Amino acid sequence: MEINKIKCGKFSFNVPNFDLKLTMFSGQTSQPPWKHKNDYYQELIFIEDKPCLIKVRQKNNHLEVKYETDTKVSPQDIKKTIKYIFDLEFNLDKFYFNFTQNDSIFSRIVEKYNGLRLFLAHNKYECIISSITSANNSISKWTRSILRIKEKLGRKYVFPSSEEMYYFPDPETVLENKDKLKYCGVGYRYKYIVETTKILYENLSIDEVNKMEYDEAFETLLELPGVGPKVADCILLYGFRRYEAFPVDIWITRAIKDLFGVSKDIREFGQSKFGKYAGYAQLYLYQYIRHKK
DNA sequence: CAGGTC
DNA sequence: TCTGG
Repeated sequence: MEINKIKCGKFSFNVPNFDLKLTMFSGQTSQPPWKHKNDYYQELIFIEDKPCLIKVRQKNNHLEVKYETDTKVSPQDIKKTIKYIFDLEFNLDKFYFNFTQNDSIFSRIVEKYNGLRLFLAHNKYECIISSITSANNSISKWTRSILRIKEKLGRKYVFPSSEEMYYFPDPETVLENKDKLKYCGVGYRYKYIVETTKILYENLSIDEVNKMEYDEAFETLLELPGVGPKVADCILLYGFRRYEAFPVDIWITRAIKDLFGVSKDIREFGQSKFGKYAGYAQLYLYQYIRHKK
């Protein structure tokens, strides 16, 4: 699909404590890292229901942004969206301050991964499917699956710079093209994706879940096929920006065991220990344990 | 060999 | 369990 009435532009703005690459490649996220091209990272995002090609790159403490989008979308709208996706309003220093007091381990972790933030979903349905696909799967494999779903089932948009981007299909499209989904390398998760999509299409609105309190949203997500505690918390953290979520995978299990000697009820442990910073604590613990020799 | 859900 | 690297 070609886009008419399009405008291109660029701007830059100052960012707080932030590391774009670290944030985008942190591993456990709602979406694959953005496409790296000509020194920028780019993605197709819908803003005000209009397709928008966003390219970003970081130069020290500012972010350079190029965009191609409908004339109705303002640079302010784009900036707001970028701030949301990289969680730039979150007060990282306060989080650091809270957990580095009298804690040499956390001090080192925080120092090493300074500027790491949540990489939030721009599409909640994509985030749910991504999270289901990530279960019992390697990072490189689920990343490829998601990119394949976008290319095989998603809609293609061609921008003025002749850039071609695919957008993650909506639930209806996925249900209409179930057969194609089989060739996206999701394996046995195929039936979970189809069943969950059916529920999201017919019975459960994502917006409704978004309005719920954390606990209720968690229990509701658990009802979806292929969604267990880890996936539910990933969806809540990366998709719905619920900072109290604490997704526990084998890496977090190892980290908690390693640092605190705790080996059961790890989610509850993390949530009571870190409270409203549980999600961020998880982000840093994950980096710590994955890179630990 | 990696890796949550049923 | 299942499946690509």
